[in-house]
Amino acid sequence: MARTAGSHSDITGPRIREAALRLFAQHGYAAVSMRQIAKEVGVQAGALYNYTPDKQSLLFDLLKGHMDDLLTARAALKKPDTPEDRLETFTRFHIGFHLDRPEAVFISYMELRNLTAENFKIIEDLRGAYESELEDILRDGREQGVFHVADTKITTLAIIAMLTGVNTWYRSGGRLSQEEVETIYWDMVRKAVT
Amino acid sequence: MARTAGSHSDITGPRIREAALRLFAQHGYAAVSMRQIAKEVGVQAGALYNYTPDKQSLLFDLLKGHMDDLLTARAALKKPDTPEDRLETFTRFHIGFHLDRPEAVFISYMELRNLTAENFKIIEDLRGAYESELEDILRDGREQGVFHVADTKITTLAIIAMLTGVNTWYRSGGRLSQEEVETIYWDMVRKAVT
DNA sequence: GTCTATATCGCGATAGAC
DNA sequence: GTCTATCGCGATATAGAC
Repeated sequence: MARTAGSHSDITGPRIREAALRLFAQHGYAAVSMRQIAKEVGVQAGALYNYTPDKQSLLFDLLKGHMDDLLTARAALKKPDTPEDRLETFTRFHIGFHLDRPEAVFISYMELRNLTAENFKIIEDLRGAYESELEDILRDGREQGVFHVADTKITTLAIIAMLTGVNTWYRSGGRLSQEEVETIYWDMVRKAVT
Repeated sequence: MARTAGSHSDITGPRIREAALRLFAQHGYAAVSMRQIAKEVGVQAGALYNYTPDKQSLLFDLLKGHMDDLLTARAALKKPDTPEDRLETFTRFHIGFHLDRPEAVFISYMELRNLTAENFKIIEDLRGAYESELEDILRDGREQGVFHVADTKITTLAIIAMLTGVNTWYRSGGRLSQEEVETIYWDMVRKAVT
């Protein structure tokens, strides 16, 4: 134990972010105080400022990290050949990824208005990049004549809204497994675009 | 003019609710102060308490009023005979009603966690009543063999999430009319369940 | 019914001891 | 790196004059 008692630089940072994530998701960014976060972690409020310049950065880092994780995980997926296979891969990925981190998803939708204008733009651009991946699939499928969608942009947003909605009701250990849920949603998506 | 100057009992109440609705939608319930609401209305903060016992009641009244409006408008609709016609009526009604009052819809989704437990239960029950209207349509359609849905409850939630998602991007005066949007979404809903 | 004034409290953030 | 103490501010809600 070379480390001085009371010094936890390498674990306190992550614990602060975990506490902030949980509290922001539960009560909302504006309703959570730095003192509450500090209490969760087991330090005094002042100590938080060794790890974040301010409360806003704490929120931004959570949202930015979430979007980076999303795009990284998406990029690591295999890329099937046909539009239908690509759409199924996207559908199952989206549901699975979002069900795995409900709190980060929740604050990423609910706390956008609490970002500064600069931070908001960064997150929105990342979200746009993700949505365009789905739109590309729909556009390719339409050009190849396998999908019949009236408007690729609207269909993109409709599908994402439907898929992300799973998070509002799904609880692991419930009536349906995650794989069953993916299959049900994939069935609806497939029928809606063909 | 029998009314005393400075006395506005019959209009100040509604103006307070309108200001609260707009500010809660824009900044979030927790981030809006009673002083801000009073400033919008043009009175001092203390005067608000002639119209609402506290800030929580202001939020609850907005959400309760919205749900009451929703169920009342839904009940006033004509009820077609076939499940497919009933589903189309529901789809177009849901989109139209929600696009007509984006701020009330927004806070009804975003501010649920800022309700007290008692108030939350009331709103959730009303929401459940509304959702069950759609589920009834899907169940009837399935029993009659005209709809093919894996799970009526999940399909209900998926459709509502998809339809309500219109509010995140639709702006009147944009590329598409409300009627065109309704038709595009109805096309997707119809295909997804048949 | 609205005003001014205030009680009471908690906020984000910082300073300086250890 | 964490602590205690504090600054400056703004919050909800109430009291009492007009």
